[in-house]
Amino acid sequence: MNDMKRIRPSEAEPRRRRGTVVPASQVGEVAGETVDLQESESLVESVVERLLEGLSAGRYAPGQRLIARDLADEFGVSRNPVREALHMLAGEGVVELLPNRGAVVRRLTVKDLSDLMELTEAICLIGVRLATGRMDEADNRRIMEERAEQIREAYRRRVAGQFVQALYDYHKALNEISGNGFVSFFYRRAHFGFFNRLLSERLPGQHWEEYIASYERIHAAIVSGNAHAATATFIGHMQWAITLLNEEP
Amino acid sequence: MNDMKRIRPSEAEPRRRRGTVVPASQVGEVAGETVDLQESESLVESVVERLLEGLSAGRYAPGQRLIARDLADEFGVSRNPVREALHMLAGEGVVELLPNRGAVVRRLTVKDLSDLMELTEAICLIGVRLATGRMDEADNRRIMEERAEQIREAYRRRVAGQFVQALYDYHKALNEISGNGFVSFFYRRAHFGFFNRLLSERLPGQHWEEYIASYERIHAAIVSGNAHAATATFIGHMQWAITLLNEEP
DNA sequence: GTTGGAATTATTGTATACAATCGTGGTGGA
DNA sequence: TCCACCACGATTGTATACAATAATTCCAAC
Repeated sequence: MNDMKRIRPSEAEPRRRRGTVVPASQVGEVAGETVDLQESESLVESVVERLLEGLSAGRYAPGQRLIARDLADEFGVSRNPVREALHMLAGEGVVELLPNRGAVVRRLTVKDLSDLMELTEAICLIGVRLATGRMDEADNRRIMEERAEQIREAYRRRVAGQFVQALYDYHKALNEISGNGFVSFFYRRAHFGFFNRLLSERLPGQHWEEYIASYERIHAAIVSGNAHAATATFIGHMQWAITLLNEEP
Repeated sequence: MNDMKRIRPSEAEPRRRRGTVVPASQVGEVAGETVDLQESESLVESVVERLLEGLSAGRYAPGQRLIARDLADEFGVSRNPVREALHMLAGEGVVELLPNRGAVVRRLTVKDLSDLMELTEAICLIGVRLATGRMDEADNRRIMEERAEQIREAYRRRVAGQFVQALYDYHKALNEISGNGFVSFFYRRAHFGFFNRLLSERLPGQHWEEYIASYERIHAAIVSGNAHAATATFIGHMQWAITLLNEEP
């Protein structure tokens, strides 16, 4: 399945682009080379992944237009899987599809981020509440200890992106443990994963100490199985973070 | 824009289908007629709409495989917009995309519905809390009174589908009023709209009286601007409804 | 200089074509 | 009778082709 034809008869010139995407090198891109896809992964999936990766890395900025042809050239595929990937991301709310105008990376205001935090709080709260009652099952406690260690590691390095990512992964694991499939499903969506990156431009900002202290308290309550303390601490933290978000310049 | 060419050279035989979809008549379907699309609506959008409509009407059952070619014939378009629509719905979580096996309508167990209710509670709670504080703005109170009347109307008729739909619309309006764009965005997604239909097969079940009474209390608290009463009543109701859902045969 | 509009280009939307893959049913042999 | 295996049909995945729409440029008129 790796050696599909992909004839591409004449084509050779990189097809001048108009100055929007300009994605800076990808892999080697040998002449006519296709995107090196994983075991039996469809092109659409790999395009989605690479788009998300590019979004996370900031190569595609919010508000930026995504030209299907350019992306197709960039990934070495035709426009078709690219369009399907864009529709998928549109379904997840990461990009907007303007009729006859193509796809645009969704733009977020601070108000949007604040709203998203409020929603995230509500969703993750379920995870915190349910998972706290399951710390004795399987190796759940160990899993969460490991995730907490990731948070501490990112804290020591003071890398906001890694920190926010570690927090995201922490709650992802928590939601998984919670047993509520929908919470897990929703939180895993590109949506939250992607927009958490935008969040890292504003959080924790200058408040590393308070942030890590909050999470140590939340984590302690969770692994000790104290659901009331866990939810209360978590709510308090999120409210503080939202305030922080809105106060920052 | 209504008279695009769409040459379709020979094609004439309806292309035998394999016995899965068989959607029962659509519009007239004049020979070679295309799906009659709204003002400047792309084919993908109209296909998404018609798929959702079919899902809501129960023409496509959970677990059912969706054959791109059959859908294309049904809607009078090519497979391409159909595939894009399916990817969009996959992004929204309504259908699953199996690699090399196509799309399947997502199947929901009672546990799934219960989990979804729990998530819905968390999301709508934000709407209830925020919107309650905005009843004096604009004509918000009138809007909610109208929505409440829709609920009462469906209650009088004892049509579960209409009832659940009216409840959905009530919260949709509430979330809109809340001012949290993400809550509104998430709740509006096909997801909730579609799966609410599955819910109507089990709720309100034999408990019309309690259900309407609960909502009268919630509604009264909301329009009176009493946020604490509104949220408390709403949480109580949802917990009861979730219990009910799990108890039913 | 600015404005209006036609020509041109860029880009999307849709359709068709074909290769790859999955499922199925038949056939031969133990 | 049952199982392995091959051939074939059905369906998806991907690419190319072309029409339709939006954006841009350029030129003339005021």
